[in-house]
Amino acid sequence: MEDKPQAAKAGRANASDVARLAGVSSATVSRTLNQPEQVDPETRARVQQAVTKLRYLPHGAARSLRSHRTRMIGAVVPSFDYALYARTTSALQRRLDASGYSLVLAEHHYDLAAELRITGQLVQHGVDAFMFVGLDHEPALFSMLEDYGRPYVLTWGVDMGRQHPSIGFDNRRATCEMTRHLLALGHQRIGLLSAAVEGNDRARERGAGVRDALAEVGLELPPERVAYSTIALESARLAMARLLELPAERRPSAVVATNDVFAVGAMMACREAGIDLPRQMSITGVDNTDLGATQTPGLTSVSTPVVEIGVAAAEQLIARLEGRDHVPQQCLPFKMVMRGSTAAPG
Amino acid sequence: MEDKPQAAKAGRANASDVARLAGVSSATVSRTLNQPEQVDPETRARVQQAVTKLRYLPHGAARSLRSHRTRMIGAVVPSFDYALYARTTSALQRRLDASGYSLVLAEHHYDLAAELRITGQLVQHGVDAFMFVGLDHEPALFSMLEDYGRPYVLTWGVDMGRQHPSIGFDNRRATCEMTRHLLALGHQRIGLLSAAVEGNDRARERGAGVRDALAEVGLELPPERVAYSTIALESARLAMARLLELPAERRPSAVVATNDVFAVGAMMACREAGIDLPRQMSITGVDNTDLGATQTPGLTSVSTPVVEIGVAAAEQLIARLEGRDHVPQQCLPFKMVMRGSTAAPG
DNA sequence: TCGCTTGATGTATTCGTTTTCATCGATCAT
DNA sequence: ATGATCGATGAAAACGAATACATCAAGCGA
Repeated sequence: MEDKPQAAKAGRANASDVARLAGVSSATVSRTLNQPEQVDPETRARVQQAVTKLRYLPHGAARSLRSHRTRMIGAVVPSFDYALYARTTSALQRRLDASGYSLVLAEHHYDLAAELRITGQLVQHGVDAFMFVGLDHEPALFSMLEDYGRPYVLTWGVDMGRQHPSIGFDNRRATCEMTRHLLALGHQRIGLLSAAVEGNDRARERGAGVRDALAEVGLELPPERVAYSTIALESARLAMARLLELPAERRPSAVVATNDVFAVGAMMACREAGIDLPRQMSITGVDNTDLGATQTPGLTSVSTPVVEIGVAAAEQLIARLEGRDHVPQQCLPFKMVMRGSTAAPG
Repeated sequence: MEDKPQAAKAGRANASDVARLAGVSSATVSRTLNQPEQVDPETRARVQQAVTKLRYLPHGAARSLRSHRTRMIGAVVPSFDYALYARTTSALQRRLDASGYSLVLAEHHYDLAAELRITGQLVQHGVDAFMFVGLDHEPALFSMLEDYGRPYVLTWGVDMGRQHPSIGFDNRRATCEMTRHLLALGHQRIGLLSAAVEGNDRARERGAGVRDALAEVGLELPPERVAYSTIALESARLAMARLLELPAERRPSAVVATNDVFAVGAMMACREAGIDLPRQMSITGVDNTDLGATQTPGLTSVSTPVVEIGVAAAEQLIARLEGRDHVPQQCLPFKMVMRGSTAAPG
C-alpha cells in the first residue's frame, strides 16, 4: 500500500519530481534552470520537457533561502493615486520584467514612519533592492538598508551631497525657470501653492526655486502669498481660495503650483470665484499631466522625465545587483510646456 | 582565534542569535513571534528585548518555506497609469497593511498572456492570494491558481455564472442608465466610444448596456457610430474625430464613452473641431475621475465604487486565507453624476 | 507521597532549492 | 599505455524558521 509514485501528489511538483521524471538528479534540474550552458544539451532537453509536463514552478522561498536573492525589486512611493508615480513605476516594471525581475510596489501616503515600516516588511520578504521617491527619509531607513545589504536608489531629486545614489532632475531650477517666465510676462506679485515641506524635499526645492527667481529681480515671497495643500484637488482648491481672499493690491496675479494637481485645484477656485484665466490670474504647474493638459485653458507646466526616471532606476538597480558598473547620480533634463494658463497680467 | 561571539556578524541577525542573547532556544523565539500567548510573559519580554536590540527581522523566505505562507497578496491590474485601478489598489493596500499583509502589485497592459506569465512569477514568489481586474482571463490562469491552491477574487465585474468569486458592480446597467438619460434628453443618434472588447468584459458589458437602452425605445447602434480606442487621451481623441467625420445627418448628437479617459479625449476632439459642448454634442463617461470632473463643462459620469471594491477584495481574501466566512459574490452600487457635458440636443 | 496533568521550553526534523565537493568516463598529451 | 585534464553529473550539506515531539518542573487530587 505504500509508494504510489504519481498518485494524487498534493498540488505542486518540486525539483525532485522533475528529476525523477527526467531520470536525473535534482542538482541537474537546478543547473538546467540556472546555468543551462553547464548541462548537456540532451539532458537539458529532457529536463525542460519534464518541467513543462509537470508545470513545474521553482519554489521561490526555497530558492531565495538558499541563494539569498529573490529577483524582486521594491518601489516605495508616496501614493499610487498620483499619476506621476504611476507612470514612473510602470516604466520601472516594464524594464524590470524585461530582465526577469518582479516589482513589488508599496505606498506610504507621505508618512516617512510608515515608509520605514513597510520597507521593513519588504526586506523581510527578501526584496533585493529598492527605489524610493525623494531624498528625505528616516535615518533608520538608510541604516536598515545598510545592515541588510540592500541597494537602493532615490528618485525625483538629485542628492547634491552624493550621500545616496539618486536619479532625478533639478526641482529647484524647474520652478525657478517657471517663475522667471512669469516675471518676464510682467507679473510682480507671484504666489506659491505648495505641499507641506517637512519630509518633502521636492516641495522644499520647488519653493526655493520660486524664491530664487524672485530674488534675482529683487523681489521676495511674503508668507501671505504662500498656501499649503495636501495632494488632492479639493484641498488645493481651498488653499487657492485663501490666496484669493487677499485684498486686491496684495493678491498675487500669478501662482506657481508645485504640481499639476495643485494647479488644477487653483483653476477650480478661480472659476468658482469668477476670475478669468489667464487674464486675471496666471497659473503654472509641475509634471505636465493629462489632468493639466486638458483643462481650458491648458495648464502651463514643467514636463518632468517620469518615464526616464523609472527606466534609469531599473537599470541602475539591476546593474548593481549583477555587479556591473553604473552611474550613481543622474540629473535628467526637464522641459517647459507653455499653454494658455499663463499670460501677461490683465 | 575561533569563536569570536559577536564579532562582525555579516549583516543580519537570525533567530539563533536572538535566542542566544535571550538565553532561550530558537523555538521559543519563533513562538514568541507567532504564538506569544504560549510563552511565559517574562521570557517573552526577554525575547522581545533581544529582537529589538539586534534589529531582528525574521527571514521571510525561510519562514514561508516552512509555513507555506508569505502574507503577501498580489494585485494584478491592467495598468498603474489609470487612476481608477490606482485608487482601488490603494484602498486594498491600506486594508491589507492593517491586517499585517503586504501587497505585491503588477500590471499587464491589457495583455492576458502577460497577465498569466506575471502571475506565474508571483506564484513562484509565494504570493498567497490574488486580486484580478475583470472577469476575462486565460483559462490557464485559473487552472494554475487551482493547482497551486491560491485563492483569488475578480473585481470590477460580477460573475453571474458564479464560477469565480467576484466583487464589482453592474457595468451593463451603468451605461444603460446613462444612455436612458441621454434618450430622455431627446437624443436619437447616440454613439459609443469603447475599448476593444476581446479579453475585456467591462468594455463588452458597457457596450451592451448602451444597446439595451436603445433597444428599449426601438433604436439600435449602427457600427458606424461605434469607435474603438486604447486607454490614452490621444487615441480617444482620434477615435472621436472619426465619429465627427460622419455626415451631419448620421453623426451622433451624444456619445457614451466607456470610461472618463475616452470621454475627455472626445471632449478634446470636439473642442478642436469647434463643436460646442454640450449644445452640439453631449458626452458621458464612466468612473467619475478628477480628470472628467475638472473639465469645462464638467463631465457627466458614473461614480463607480472604486474604494469599496478594494476594501471588499482585501477583506474577502484575508477571510479566506484565515479560514473565515466570506461573501463570494458582491454587487456594489454605482451612482450617476450629472454635470454640464450633457444637455438636450441643440 | 505518588502518579497525573498542565504549561513552558528544548531538540531535532523538515520545507525545496542551490551549491560545494566528489565521482566517473572520456579525451588528450606524452 | 598512462596520468592529467575536463565536462557532466550525483550526493549531500547548507539556508533560517516552524513545528511535532520529548522533556521537565510544578501543581493537583487521592
